[in-house]
Amino acid sequence: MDSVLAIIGYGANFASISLREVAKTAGLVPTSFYRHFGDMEELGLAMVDELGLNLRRLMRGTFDAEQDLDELIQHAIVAYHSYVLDNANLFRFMNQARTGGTPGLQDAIRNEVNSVIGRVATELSQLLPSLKSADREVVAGLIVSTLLDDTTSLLAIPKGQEALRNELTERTMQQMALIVRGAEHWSSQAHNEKAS
Amino acid sequence: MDSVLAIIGYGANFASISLREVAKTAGLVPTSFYRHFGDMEELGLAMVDELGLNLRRLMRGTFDAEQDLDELIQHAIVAYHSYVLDNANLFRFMNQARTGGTPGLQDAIRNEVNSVIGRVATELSQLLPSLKSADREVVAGLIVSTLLDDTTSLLAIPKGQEALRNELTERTMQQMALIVRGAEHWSSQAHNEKAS
DNA sequence: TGTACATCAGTGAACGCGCGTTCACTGATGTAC
DNA sequence: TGTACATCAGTGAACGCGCGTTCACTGATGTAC
Repeated sequence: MDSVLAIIGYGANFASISLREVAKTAGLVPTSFYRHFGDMEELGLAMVDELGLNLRRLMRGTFDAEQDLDELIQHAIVAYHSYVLDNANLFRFMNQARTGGTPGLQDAIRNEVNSVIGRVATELSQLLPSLKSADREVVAGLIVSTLLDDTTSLLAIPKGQEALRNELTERTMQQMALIVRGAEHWSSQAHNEKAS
Repeated sequence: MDSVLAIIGYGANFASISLREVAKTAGLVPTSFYRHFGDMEELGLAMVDELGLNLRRLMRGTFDAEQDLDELIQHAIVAYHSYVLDNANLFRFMNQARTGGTPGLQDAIRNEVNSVIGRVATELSQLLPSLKSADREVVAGLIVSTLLDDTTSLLAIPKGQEALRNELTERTMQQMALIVRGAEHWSSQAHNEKAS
């Protein structure tokens, strides 16, 4: 798995990485690959599991400290950014496989993302008690999709461009603040009137 | 180019489609490929150009009709969804190449997306005059990233699942309404106080 | 109207290479008695 | 404590295949005079 991440870091796409390449990078003969995984998709699924563990650990740390909403957002974004940069290739893999993996891989990643959305929705009931429970999933989805796009932008910034990174952090914080402000002043009821 | 889209439609990832595969699907001998493109990346760049044309045409149609903001959002989302479904493989290509293409391809797509954001920001000055001009890009970025995530979800829905599609449309409309509400009640100034 | 020439998409054979997968084998480590 | 056996990660040779790219060639279409 570390070999795959190294190859991705070199610019490759998981979908076009060969079994032999992985084995060679791991210092093994190609045949040995089969001792660990049946094929490349199985390897990918193992990496998604790894990603899921990382995300859960990260969220535990984020929501643990009690603090007010604005502080939480700022700390969470800073923590998330440094986490993404520390595990850049794992997040590159997530981005690639989410849109370009085999159906099984895309599904596995969608499940992980949905589990994050669910967790965020749960926390929202504490953080924004005014929000109707049916609306929490909508807001949580918006938050997570914004973070995912943020992740893509962050990974696209060339190394050493500190200024661009700080700009991105600032923009993401503003977008989160906007979402929170929107969530306070919005209810799906207003829009659903036509349907009901 | 049509051949590439057909192959992507069959489940493949652009990054792992071979030159020979494209030629065969187009009914040509592999050598003939070089009469049209120098390599696969050049083909990909031509497809990004095509995508850009499509997006500009779509936006022209969307912003042309004068209508109030809520109506515009509803019509735009419905129009966008049917457009994505009509050109599903082109949008799949966009999603794949945005995260997993060669650096040149990723760059080209980022440019197209930024141009869409710029256009949306311009329109916002008419639609939400209360919004400070410096904040328009932030809001436009949020709108576009939400639409991109929406696109990914839409393309992941299996054919014939009308109910799921309608659910997604409804959710996206709610998220857009929330963003508009947030944009009305938010200014980056509030957040920037600490920085200034 | 007729002839000579340029352009250009497509052809077919050939190349060396990396690919996924098979097979029988090795050698270290752990377990049963 | 010593012996026999099972487990399991890694090896090395071999296979047929699709890959990108090269080359010299064909044949239709357009243009100059």
